[in-house]
Amino acid sequence: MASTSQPPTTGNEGGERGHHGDEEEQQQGAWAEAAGGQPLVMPEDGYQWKKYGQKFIKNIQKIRSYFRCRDKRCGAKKKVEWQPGDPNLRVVYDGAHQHGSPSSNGGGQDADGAANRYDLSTQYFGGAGAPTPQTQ
DNA sequence: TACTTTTGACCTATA
DNA sequence: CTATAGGTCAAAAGT
Repeated sequence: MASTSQPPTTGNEGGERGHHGDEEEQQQGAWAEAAGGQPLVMPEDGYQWKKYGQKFIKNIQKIRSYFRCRDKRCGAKKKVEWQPGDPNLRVVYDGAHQHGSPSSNGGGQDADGAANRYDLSTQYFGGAGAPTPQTQ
C-alpha cells in the first residue's frame, strides 16, 4: 500500500468515466431526504471538514458521509451516517487533530486549548430517544 | 483565483 | 481465487 496506486506518468489515466447524463435535478434543501421533510442540521464541532465521499452502507442500510480535516497536517477524519428518512445522525471521529482548538465559532480562528488528543468517539444525534439501539 | 462540493469509478480489505 | 463491502480518489461544476 505504500506505493501502490495511481501511476503518475506513463500509460494513461486509470479510468475515464462516461458521461451521458443530462437533465439534472437541483438538489435543494440540505441533505438527502426521503419523504420526511426534516432539514437535518449538521452538528458543527468547531472544526471544518471537507467532504470527500458518500456511500450507502448495506450492512446497516444507512448513508455514510466521509469528511476530512481541512488541514493537510491534520490526519483527522470524520464519518457521518444517517438513515434515509431519519433525523438522527451518528458522527464517528477518527484520528486526532494536530492543531488543537475546537472553536464552535464558524471560521478558522483557533485559540489553542488542547494539544494532542487521541480520540475515537461516536456521538449520536437526534431526538431524545434513539430508535432501536439494538441490532448491532 | 481558489476552494468546496458531488458523483462515479477504482482500490483495498475481508469472508 | 472470487465476491462483497467499505473506503478513497479524481474530475467537473458552482460559488
